[in-house]
Amino acid sequence: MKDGEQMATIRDVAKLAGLSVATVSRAINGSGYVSEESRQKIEHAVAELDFRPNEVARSLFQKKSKLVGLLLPDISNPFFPLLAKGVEDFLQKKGYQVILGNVQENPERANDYLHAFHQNNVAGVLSAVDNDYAFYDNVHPLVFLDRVGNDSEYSIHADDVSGGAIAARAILKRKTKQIIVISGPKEIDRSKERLQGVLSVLEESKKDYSLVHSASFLLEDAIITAQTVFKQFPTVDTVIAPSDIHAIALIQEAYRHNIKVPKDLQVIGYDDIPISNLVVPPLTTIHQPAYEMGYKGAEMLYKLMNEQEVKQKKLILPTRLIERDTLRKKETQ
Amino acid sequence: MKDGEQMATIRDVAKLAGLSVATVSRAINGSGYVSEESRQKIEHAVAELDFRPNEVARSLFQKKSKLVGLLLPDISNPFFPLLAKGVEDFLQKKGYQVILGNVQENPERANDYLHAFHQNNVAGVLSAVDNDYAFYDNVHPLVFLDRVGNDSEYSIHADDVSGGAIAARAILKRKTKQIIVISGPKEIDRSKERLQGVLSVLEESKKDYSLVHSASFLLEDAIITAQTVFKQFPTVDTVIAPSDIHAIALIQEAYRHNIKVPKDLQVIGYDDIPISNLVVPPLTTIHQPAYEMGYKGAEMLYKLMNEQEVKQKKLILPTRLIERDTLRKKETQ
DNA sequence: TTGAAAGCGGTACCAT
DNA sequence: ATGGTACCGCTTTCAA
Repeated sequence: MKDGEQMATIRDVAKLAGLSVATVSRAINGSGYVSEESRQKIEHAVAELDFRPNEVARSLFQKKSKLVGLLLPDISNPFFPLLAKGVEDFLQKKGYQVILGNVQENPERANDYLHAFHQNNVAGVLSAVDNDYAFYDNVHPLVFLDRVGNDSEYSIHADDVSGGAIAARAILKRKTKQIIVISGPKEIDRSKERLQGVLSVLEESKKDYSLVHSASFLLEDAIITAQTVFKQFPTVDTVIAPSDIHAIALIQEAYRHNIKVPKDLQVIGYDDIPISNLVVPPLTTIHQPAYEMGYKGAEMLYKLMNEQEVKQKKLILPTRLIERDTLRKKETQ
Repeated sequence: MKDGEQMATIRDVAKLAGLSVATVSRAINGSGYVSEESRQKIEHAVAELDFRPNEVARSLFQKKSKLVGLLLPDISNPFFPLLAKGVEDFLQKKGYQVILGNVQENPERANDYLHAFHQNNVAGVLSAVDNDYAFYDNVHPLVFLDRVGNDSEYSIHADDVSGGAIAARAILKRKTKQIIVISGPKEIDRSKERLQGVLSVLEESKKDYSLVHSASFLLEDAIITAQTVFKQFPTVDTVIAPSDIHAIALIQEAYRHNIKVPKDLQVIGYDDIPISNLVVPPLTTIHQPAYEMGYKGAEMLYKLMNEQEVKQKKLILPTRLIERDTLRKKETQ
């Protein structure tokens, strides 16, 4: 890049300021002694030359760059861009750059990225890919976002057991004939916990329900699942979905069958992705703080990278019900 | 990262293979002579030590890394993750990593990222942020994706004039009473061209229409715009939207007013983001090949980075009509 | 308070 | 065909 003039180096600054590179380095990093007079000269020279330290050279010496690796399962799932945005907003303020690793739910690719991150001396990694998918041995520091590995020391995710329970309780307040609970991929802790939260409430209240399984959070699987629901359970009138995408796909399938939402079919989603507020009817769902998760996860990683104390190694963020229009009126209060 | 054992260096490999670092380097890079025998030894040593060259050291020497900067206007706009996915899929195969720069439509941030990219010796940059927003002088090689700066030499984007025309022609095949054309932000070439395509067809056919302006492609502005449309034009029965988000927001606003789509209001979107096929009713829209744009843009950049010939400096990708359910039946034909 | 010099992990020139 | 070595730009001892 920048081909015009060669980029100024610390040597150019030193020459212009009439000092040694060592002094310039100290001045720039605020390490060691530098006289006020020298500081002035250096400041001017830096401005004059528009000098910016070469991060690569720094990284080579420090064995640590200002780069952070971010592993995402699937960037086309709207939940993850939100996460990524939170991550970037925090790290950008701290002068870190993020290297994107979009794994496409592909274990091999996760490991390739982890190696690439390492070869680039990343200062840390943030991962939303659980460790069935990748070998994290020796990746350090490491903070898991959303999807959490069993043995992960640092992590941040939503309170999905509680989120699932909230969804189920919202359903119990309505009249229901046949409840279908869609379960997400069982390898993913997040969806297991959601399901667990839902089922515990349903069972405690002795409500009948049937399960339909969805293979993944991919759009295609959400569509297939929606079709399955109506095929297997033509009389379904209530669905608890494991994601907003699932819920939206279901609403569309209902529309194709000329089933009215929420009159004939009520649906509750999960995630509260931005679009869920724009669909017809606006989706009632469980809000998961994706942006905040990314932001706080980055903050945790930052502390780890800079040897600051992390008071809470496992952060669990609250979920909450967003009441919109896909559930029927409450029966009881 | 990897704290356990120190990462193996090329010197370790040389020692284990009983050869010099120069020979090992040649073997690894396939540059210069290496005897078959030496090659074998080196191969074993590399495997034994699980050696992977430190990209930072390489980058320092070469003044060029295996990193590519990707500037995006807004990662939470579903169009851009698709682009990013295409970019990553291509570059990952070629051994490049992408540094994410999410600009949030903020000029200052664009420049910060450009500097950061530079300080990290990126081999090139891909930008979907037009140059009113950033100073690209000396950023090289540079390929613009989607949003194209005036003086950009290399670029790839959709044929939006034609896309706009296709949308307008689809509308002309239907009966209309009052057509509203929503214009996107005028600073963005893409939306200018869409509008131009729409208007040229409408004017040629002497159709009346009214314009409503939308400040940006942000969700919030799409909602505001939808409200404006109904407030200013209560009798609107046809809308040409500048993005799917705008169209979806409009459909929801119609729903709130109890206006039926497409019976009382027909809408055509633009982009064909994944969710457009999941909403109710499924959105008729103009498909823009976002993934392909990212993929091919990355390919173009790759050629530039590796001094390969680029036959076409400005690639314009075709758009096409995706007929779904938000337009009424054709009148003629 | 300052500076000379070693070294981070590679690459490539130049001998041999 | 191989290896010694300077060097990429910066940081950090260590001596002055």
